[in-house]
Amino acid sequence: MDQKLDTRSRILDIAEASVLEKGFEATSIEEIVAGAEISRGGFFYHFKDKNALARAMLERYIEVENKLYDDLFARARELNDDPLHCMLIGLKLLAEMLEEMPTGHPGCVIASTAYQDRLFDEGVRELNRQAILGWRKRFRGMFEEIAEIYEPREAVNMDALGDMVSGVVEGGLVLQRALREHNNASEQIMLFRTYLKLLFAPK
Amino acid sequence: MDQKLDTRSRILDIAEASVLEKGFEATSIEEIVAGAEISRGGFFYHFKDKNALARAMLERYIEVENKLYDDLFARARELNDDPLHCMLIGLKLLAEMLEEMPTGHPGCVIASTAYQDRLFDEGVRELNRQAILGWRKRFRGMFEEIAEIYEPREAVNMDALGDMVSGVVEGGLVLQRALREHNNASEQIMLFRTYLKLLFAPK
DNA sequence: AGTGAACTGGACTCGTAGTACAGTAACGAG
DNA sequence: CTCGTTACTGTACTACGAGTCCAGTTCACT
Repeated sequence: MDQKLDTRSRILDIAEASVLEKGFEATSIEEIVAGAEISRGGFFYHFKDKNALARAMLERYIEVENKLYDDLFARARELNDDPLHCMLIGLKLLAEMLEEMPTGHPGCVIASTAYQDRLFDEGVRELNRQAILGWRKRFRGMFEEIAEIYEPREAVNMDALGDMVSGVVEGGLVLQRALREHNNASEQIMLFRTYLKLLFAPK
Repeated sequence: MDQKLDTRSRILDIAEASVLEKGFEATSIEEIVAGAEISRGGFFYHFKDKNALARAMLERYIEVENKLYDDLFARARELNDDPLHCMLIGLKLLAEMLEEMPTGHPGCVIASTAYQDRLFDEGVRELNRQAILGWRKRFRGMFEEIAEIYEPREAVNMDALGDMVSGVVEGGLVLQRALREHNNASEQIMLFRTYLKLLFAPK
């Protein structure tokens, strides 16, 4: 093993970097094995095919992303115990984090696979689906907690509001990629934050 | 010519349908020529390569999309001359339209190319960029018009607010694709509509 | 009758995914 | 010390899609 520290992880690291930069299809196995300094045979020893690689990448990414949200909102909760203010602080932290990320926020991975789903098998698609449903549940829970204290100024579908967090991030990342600007995603999150301030404003 | 009604357009129709369903990369030239009942040589007579096809598709799509927004908000203006209400009506019409669309709203095309941009040349990427900048300008103009009458409850960046229309649509379509639900995009637009109602609410 | 646009069809190159399998180095269990 | 397993290397092969080249054909229009 030595400094090779688990070849499988090294493959995933290199693949993820390349996929975030260029997309899944544009990332060749040739390129991955060159980067990881292994043979093609070695790659296929760890991953049956590119689909298995995609699945493993998604699994790892979703875990990281969930942990990131856990930490972010735990930190926000430390700063303010009120659920609304906790959410507002968490979103600000998220926006700042996105701004500091050089090029590719992993969020891309979800949208990226969503738009190339015919390239993937059912396992990958289902993983993608469950990740988004998980975020829906997470944020819906937080919004419901807020709504118990601050009555919403307008009736909103709480599932849809939960989805809006993911949607605004994904949409912002699409804009950012297409426009080649660098802070669209964080700006979109800040606008969404303003939305929440208006929606849950005390009367 | 006869019923063949311009081979080039037929290629674009078939390619667009396939790309919306499966993504650009998953759409083979083989499949396009089979659908259009032409030879491979015929395809390359019209399009130098897949990039040229992508560019032509994007050009056509952007034109259609712009016309769609023109018509939609012209219709909304007929129904109510006030810029805020015109916007609210327009968004409702847009949400309804998205719900009625079977599987693939063309909006996909923008996000799709954004996430596979290494597959495309600079011309395609620039086209994509200009389209989004065009929508930014369109909606920013409308929001400024609204803001002149209804002072915003919170200060917002008008460029970002303009982008949010595209972002919410694109983000909603990503969710819709990944979740395999059918009304996420329209729900997200309706939430955004609520945002505008709160933001520009008379005091 | 002649020209050019819009093709057909076939042969070829190249890059990438994926298969198959034989061989090997390292290591822990018996 | 050997045996088996894990983690590979390396080579050779198939299949497929993109893209090139080009010679020949059909048809409309001048």
